[in-house]
Amino acid sequence: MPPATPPVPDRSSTIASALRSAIVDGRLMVGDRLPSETELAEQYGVSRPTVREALKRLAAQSLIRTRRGASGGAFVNHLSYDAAHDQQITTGVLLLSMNAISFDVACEARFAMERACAPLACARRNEAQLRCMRTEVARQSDPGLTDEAFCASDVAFHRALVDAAGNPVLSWQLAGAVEAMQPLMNMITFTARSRARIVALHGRIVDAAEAMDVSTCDTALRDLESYTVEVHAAVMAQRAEKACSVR
Amino acid sequence: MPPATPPVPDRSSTIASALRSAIVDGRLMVGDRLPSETELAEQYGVSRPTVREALKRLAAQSLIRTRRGASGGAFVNHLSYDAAHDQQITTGVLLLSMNAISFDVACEARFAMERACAPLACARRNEAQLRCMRTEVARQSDPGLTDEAFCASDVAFHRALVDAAGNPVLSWQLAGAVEAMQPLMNMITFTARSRARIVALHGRIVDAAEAMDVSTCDTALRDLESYTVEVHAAVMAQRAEKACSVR
DNA sequence: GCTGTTTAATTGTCAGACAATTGGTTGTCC
DNA sequence: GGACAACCAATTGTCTGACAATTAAACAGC
Repeated sequence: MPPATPPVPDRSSTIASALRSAIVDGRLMVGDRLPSETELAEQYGVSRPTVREALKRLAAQSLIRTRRGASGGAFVNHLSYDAAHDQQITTGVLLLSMNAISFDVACEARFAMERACAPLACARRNEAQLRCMRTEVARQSDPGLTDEAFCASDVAFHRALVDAAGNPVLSWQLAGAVEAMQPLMNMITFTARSRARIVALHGRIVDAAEAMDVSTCDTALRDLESYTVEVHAAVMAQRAEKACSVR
Repeated sequence: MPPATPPVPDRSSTIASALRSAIVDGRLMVGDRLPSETELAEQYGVSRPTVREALKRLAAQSLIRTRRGASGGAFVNHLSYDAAHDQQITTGVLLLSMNAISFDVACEARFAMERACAPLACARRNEAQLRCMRTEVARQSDPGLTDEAFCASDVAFHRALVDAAGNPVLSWQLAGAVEAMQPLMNMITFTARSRARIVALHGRIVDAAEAMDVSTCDTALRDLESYTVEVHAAVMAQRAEKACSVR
């Protein structure tokens, strides 16, 4: 494998950095139009394709959006929560899959953050959010539900809990983390027999949220965490055994 | 302002998406070499510049790195915590600056997550981390410290606290959040008189961490949060008054 | 005043070329 | 035979110039 030495910053990345810091520092405001590609090319003394590569880098980070036509061009983008959320997920998934993160560590982080939301969620949850959580719990109780659908409902439930905290910044961070961890979670939730217990714990959580009972909610989340870790350990042990018996 | 409608996905972004999902799904593993630009161009039936734009998009997300020369090319990158951290900061800063996040909301999120680390940090902190925190507190006590240096030390202190939790996933999330919030924090910490109280609270936090006293640590963080909010409110009120008197 | 058409500006794409970099290969000299 | 230098091939980085597609605005006709 080649070493990860960044030898020389090429011109397109230099230009991208210059424009990026202009945006981050506020010299370019949201909605501002960047100079046209031809103008930028002149300005930086490079050709248009080079400028374009730089712009594509910024577009990949949702910093700008481009439009064709007269009065088109590149505009400083309004970074929405959705866009940030997607980036968070991509980064999270890769980070987890590429860094040999143990399941326990990822799980600990996820539940630590979720427990951080719990007090706020208990204090601020509204009827719609409670209803949403109850709906997901009911759906999860259906034995006919596919594993995929169960996992999706699981994500929706926790998402609703996090949103109940009523803090968009927390929602952004947490929702990204939870979804990034989903592939790992799927490995273990694809065993049907654990469903009943998970549903029971989800029920306890939503009950606690409705009753605004912070400590019960916290305990339920802890129980869910330890149960998750436990199931994972069991699945791993089973796999190891299977691998042995194959030999 | 032009509307934010994504009209047609252009070819370079289509190719970028295809390659990105190949990486995320694991069809391309870390260290794998992508086909050369010419080959990709043939494969997708486009020209080389178009392929290059797609590759630059991936490079902007640290998904690939490129090297020139024989046996050069584009390689699937190992996403390090550092790279993820940087992206987290960029995204966070933009999100905060572009979405009219109130200081209180950002502050609440930051401290909620930091309090989530506190129990782990109290349980696992080692001597080096405690020493690091104490060093920063000592530095902050120096009245000759510039405001910039004080803020940097503040970040370092909280970073050390988060790292003490010994969970790299949490560190990644938190460190990004704390640093992204720093520009907002700077607005208020640039008033010298609040330093003594902040230093005192930092002292209480590190003492609690050393004593493995979770509840004291939690309380100290709560106090720091409310004090931060309070100072911010005072600064805002003062500014408003000034603006009035100017009229 | 309204409608349809033209027009200009701008991004998206292509083709071909050359420069820069890097690893391997080959050949020469000791 | 071995060490060192020169060369070569592959690949990315960049340039030039061109054309297509798209869009808003100016304009002509009624």
